[in-house]
Amino acid sequence: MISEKTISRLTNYQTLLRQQQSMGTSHIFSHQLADLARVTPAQVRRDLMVIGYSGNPRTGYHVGDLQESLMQFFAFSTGIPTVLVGVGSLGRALLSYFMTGRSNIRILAAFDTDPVKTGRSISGCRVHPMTRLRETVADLTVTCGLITVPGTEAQKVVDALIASGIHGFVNFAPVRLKVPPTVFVENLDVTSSIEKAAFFARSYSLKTQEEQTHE
Amino acid sequence: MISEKTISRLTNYQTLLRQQQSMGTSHIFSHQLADLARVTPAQVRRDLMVIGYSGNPRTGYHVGDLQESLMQFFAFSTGIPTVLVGVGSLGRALLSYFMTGRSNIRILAAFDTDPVKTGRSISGCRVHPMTRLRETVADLTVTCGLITVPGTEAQKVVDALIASGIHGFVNFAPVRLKVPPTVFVENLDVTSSIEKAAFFARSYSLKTQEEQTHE
DNA sequence: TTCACGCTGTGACAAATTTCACAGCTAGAC
DNA sequence: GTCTAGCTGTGAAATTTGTCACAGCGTGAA
Repeated sequence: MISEKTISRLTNYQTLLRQQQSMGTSHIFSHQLADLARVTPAQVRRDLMVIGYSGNPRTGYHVGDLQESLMQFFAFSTGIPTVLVGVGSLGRALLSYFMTGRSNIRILAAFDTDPVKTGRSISGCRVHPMTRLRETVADLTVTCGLITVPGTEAQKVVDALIASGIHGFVNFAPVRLKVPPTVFVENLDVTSSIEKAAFFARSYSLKTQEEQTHE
Repeated sequence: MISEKTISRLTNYQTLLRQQQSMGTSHIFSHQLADLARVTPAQVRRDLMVIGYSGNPRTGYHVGDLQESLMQFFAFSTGIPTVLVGVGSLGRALLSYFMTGRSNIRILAAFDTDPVKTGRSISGCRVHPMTRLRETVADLTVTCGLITVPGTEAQKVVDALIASGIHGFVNFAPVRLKVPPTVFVENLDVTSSIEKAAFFARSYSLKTQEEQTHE
C-alpha cells in the first residue's frame, strides 16, 4: 500500500516538472527536484521508486519521460472529473478558479439547495438543485466530490454522493465525515490550518525573541 | 518538540468541544471525543497529555475546563489576528467567510496590487494597496498571513511579510515557499488535494469492483 | 466505610516514514 | 579503451508517529 504523503509529494513533483518543462529544462537531478519541492534528495528518489521510473546516474531524470510516467501512474491524462456541492462564497471561488481551466480539474456540475442559485450557470458551470443530485451524477463519470456546504449539511451530502458511486472527496466543511473504508476523504479545514499556523508562528516568534535576548 | 499532527488534532478537539458544549454536554470520555474526531481513544489521551489537562477516571473530561486548558495552551483567547494578501476570488471568499466572524480568526487588513480593488472595503475589511503593506502591518500585531495571490507572486509577498515580522503563513498558492527556519508555512493546495482524493478514489473504486467480481 | 467497575495516564511496543550510506553504473575526458 | 566523478537505486538504520495494555485511581453503590 502506498502512503498518502507519498501521493501528495508525487502530485507536487508533477506540478513542478510541468513548470520546469515549460521553462525548457530537459533533464533534472534528484537534488534539483528536491530543492524545488523542499524535501531531501533521498526522499525524491524513494518516491520515484514507486512509479517505477528510472533515472540515469549521469544525466538524472528526463523531464518529459518522468512526467509521462507520472501521468500514467495517476491516469489523469484526460483530466479529473468532479462535481461541486454548495455554491456559497467558497464554492463560487472554486468554480471561478477551476472553470477557467488552467489545471486538469474539471467541474462537470454544481449543486445547491437554494432555488435562487439553481437553474443558471456560474463561471460557466451549470448549477442544479440538490434534489436532482443523484440522477445527474449517475449520468456523469465523476471521480471526486467537492464539499463546500455548511458543516451541518456535509454528512448528508457525502452520503448521497457515495450512494451515487463516488469514492473520493475533498471536504471543506469543518467536520469529520463518517464514510465506509472504500471511500477517501481529504479534509481541507481552513480554520484549523490557520490555527495551526498561528500556533507555530507564536512558538517560533517566542523562540526568536529569546535568542535575541541571549545575544 | 510537539508535532504538527498533534497540533492539528488538538485544534480539531477544540472545535468539537465547542460544539459539544453548545449542545449542553458537560463531561466527555476519551472514546467519545475519539469517535467525533475519527481517531482512537488512546490517541486522544496521548494528545491531551501535552496540554497537561487531566481527566477523571469516573467522569471523563470536563468539557468546559478542557476547553479552557486548550485555550490557554493555544493562547488564542482574544482571537487570531491575521492579514490577507490577494483579493481574488479565493481571497474574497475567505473574507466573506471570516469577516462574518463565527470563528476566532480576525482578518485585520487585506492587500492587493490592483488599484480597482484597493481603497475600499470588502465584507467589511479594508483593502490596502500592496505598496503600503509594510507600514500597515507594522501598526498591527499580526500572527498569521494568508497568501491568496497567484503562485508567481507568492514568494515576494511572504518575503515582505516576514520582513514585517510575521512568523506564520497559510499559503493557498500552488508553490512551495522558501522561508527561514523561524517561519512556519502551512500549504493548502486545493488542486493537489483534489488530485490526491482522485487517486485514492480510483484505487478504492477499482478495489471495490474487484471484490464484487470475486463474489 | 468498603467494594468494584471502568475510566485515565503512560511505559513499552509496533508501525510508518524518513534519512543514511554505499554499491553500481554511466557519460564524458583523455 | 580506460578512468573517474558524481549520480541513482536501495538495503539498513534512525526517527517519528500511533497503538497496546495495564497499573492506579475516583466515583457511585451498598
